[in-house]
Amino acid sequence: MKPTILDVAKLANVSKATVSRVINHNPKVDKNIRERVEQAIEQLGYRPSAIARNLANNTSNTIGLILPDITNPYFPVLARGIEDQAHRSGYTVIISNTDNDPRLEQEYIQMMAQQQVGGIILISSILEEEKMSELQSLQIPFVLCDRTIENTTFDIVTIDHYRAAFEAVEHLIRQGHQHICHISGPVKVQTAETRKQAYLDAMEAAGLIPVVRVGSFSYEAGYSQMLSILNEYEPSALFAANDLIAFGAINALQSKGMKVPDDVAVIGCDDITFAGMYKPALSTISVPAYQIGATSVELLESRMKGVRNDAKQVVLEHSFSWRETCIGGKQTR
Amino acid sequence: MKPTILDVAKLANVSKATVSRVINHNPKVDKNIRERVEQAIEQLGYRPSAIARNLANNTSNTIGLILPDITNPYFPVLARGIEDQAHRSGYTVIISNTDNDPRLEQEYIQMMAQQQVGGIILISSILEEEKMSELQSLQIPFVLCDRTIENTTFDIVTIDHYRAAFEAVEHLIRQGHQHICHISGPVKVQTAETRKQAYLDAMEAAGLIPVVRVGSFSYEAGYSQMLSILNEYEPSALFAANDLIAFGAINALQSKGMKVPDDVAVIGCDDITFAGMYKPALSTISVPAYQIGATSVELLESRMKGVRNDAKQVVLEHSFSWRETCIGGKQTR
DNA sequence: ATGAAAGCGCTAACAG
DNA sequence: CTGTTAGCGCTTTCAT
Repeated sequence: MKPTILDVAKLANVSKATVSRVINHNPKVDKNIRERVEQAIEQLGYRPSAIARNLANNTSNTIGLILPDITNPYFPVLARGIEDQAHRSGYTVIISNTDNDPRLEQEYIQMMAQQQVGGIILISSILEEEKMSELQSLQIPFVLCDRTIENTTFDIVTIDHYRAAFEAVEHLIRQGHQHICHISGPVKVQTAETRKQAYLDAMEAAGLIPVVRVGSFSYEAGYSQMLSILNEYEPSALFAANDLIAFGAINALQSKGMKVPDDVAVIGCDDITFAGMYKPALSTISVPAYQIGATSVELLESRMKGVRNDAKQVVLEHSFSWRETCIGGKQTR
Repeated sequence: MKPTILDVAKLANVSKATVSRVINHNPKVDKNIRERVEQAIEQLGYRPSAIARNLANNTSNTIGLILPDITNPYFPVLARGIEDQAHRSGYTVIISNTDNDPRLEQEYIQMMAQQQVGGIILISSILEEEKMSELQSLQIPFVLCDRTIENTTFDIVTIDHYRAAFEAVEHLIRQGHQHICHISGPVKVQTAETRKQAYLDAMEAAGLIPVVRVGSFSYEAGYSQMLSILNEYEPSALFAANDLIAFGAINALQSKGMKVPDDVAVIGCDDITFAGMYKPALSTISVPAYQIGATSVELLESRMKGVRNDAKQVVLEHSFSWRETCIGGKQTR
């Protein structure tokens, strides 16, 4: 049997209460007694049970992370940011993958909320407005990652996806490109929609005709959608909704004998680790994923501790990593 | 306040015990009463507290996953296998990254073991024999991933890293390569050591002279170690301890004007998603990471439920993905 | 400064 | 079949 607080109390010849005080660094414990207790703890190899503790306090030291798919290279970095910051603050994090399935997402939220976590970081791209109020009723701190909502009482950490995408397209236009196409992500996923809209707006502002394909955030989708585009269009540039799509598209282009960036320039989005390793190295919108994760935990923490009640929306700065697939821009890396 | 079991009991006009029975699908509850209770639960939106439950049962429905770094592309797939299987069985998983730091690893094991998890899946590459017995004393189910030990009472899920690596080098030799070099991972990390040893053995068996560099499991290490090799050696092939290293090395080779595979053939290890996207597409040892993860959970589960007590060691089959960086082999993908 | 006792939400004998 | 009664391990008044 693992030693309990009672074992320690007995060994140190004090009450459970005193041991509890020592554990919690309560200052009003006699120095001698404190030492005695600490020795007993040491000797027994005692560790307080987080479970009992949480029950007694009606709190939880674990935070839940719900994301689409840890296997998508954008998320591990974000998750790492979350975990590092969480551990630094003494929290433990539990993860669930939704595969962008709203049903699963709801299920996990319920599971986590009602069962064990003190707060939830939600990377949902598909949450509808109506679901939002349901979340509210859960009475549990939430931080939304990578999602923008107006007039919300939720905490949000994100970047300005619209502006970033707009700037990327603008850059292409400034380079003299007239035939810029776009491969988007899944319908209904907010970041995908936002980037697409930014693309459309930027094109319209320049009086250019947009060409869009919709797919999923994957290499395969990039590959097949690019082929589809090439069937009826001769692009000089591509803005891809994420890096994976960009890789697939580049492969498709090359398989048709076209050169990147000579024939077609490409800009991706996310700046996953591979962007710099790829050949040609990918120009892309650089999203501070780690930072987003770490910041999310900070917000969540202050909510969990009840230090703050007003909704806080943090918009972090994006940047650009100009590499080989697209000429120009300031070299940032 | 969240409703408790007592609220439900009152509303349904029964005792807590009965509600508890309903929750736990205890068959001996009158049908009518059961319905009344279920209605009350529904009406109140009641959800049992996992914390209280765990405390009462002295069990835990969460399993801990300790791995080097979720940011290393080999691990997300493994983690996904674990999470999927865990959720299927009603478990929740908490993750910690050790960055291969033995001190951190110990710390996390202690934290998890003493605090809240019912079992631990450990992807440790650095565990020393002496630490092993410490783990035993924790009295908590363990599954070791990706690590082989003789005569152990731990459950283990892995592939035959030695044989896989040996076969890879053999393949190169059979292709006629005489100057095969190897870039290994961090010292003391078991998989790195194993692959290196297999390389050395295969080379010796063929009467060839080995050339080894040691670094870390990263792109950067692959790049710089390859340059280092090129300074004093003219390889015709490289066996890299993982795919990331392979990518870095290929980049280094190309930066020196050498062609892959024409001048230098390359085989990596892991078969991360990106291996097939890379250009040239990487030939590599294909490790069934997802499967390893899922299997680990199965083993852990049977231990946690006490269905089994004998140490079980599962060695899954590896395969090879022959792609562009290395000629020959059967095309598997 | 320390101890006694109640209670966090649930489960598990034990009666009835 | 259902209710009563103890705890699970810890925290937290409230006395002392």
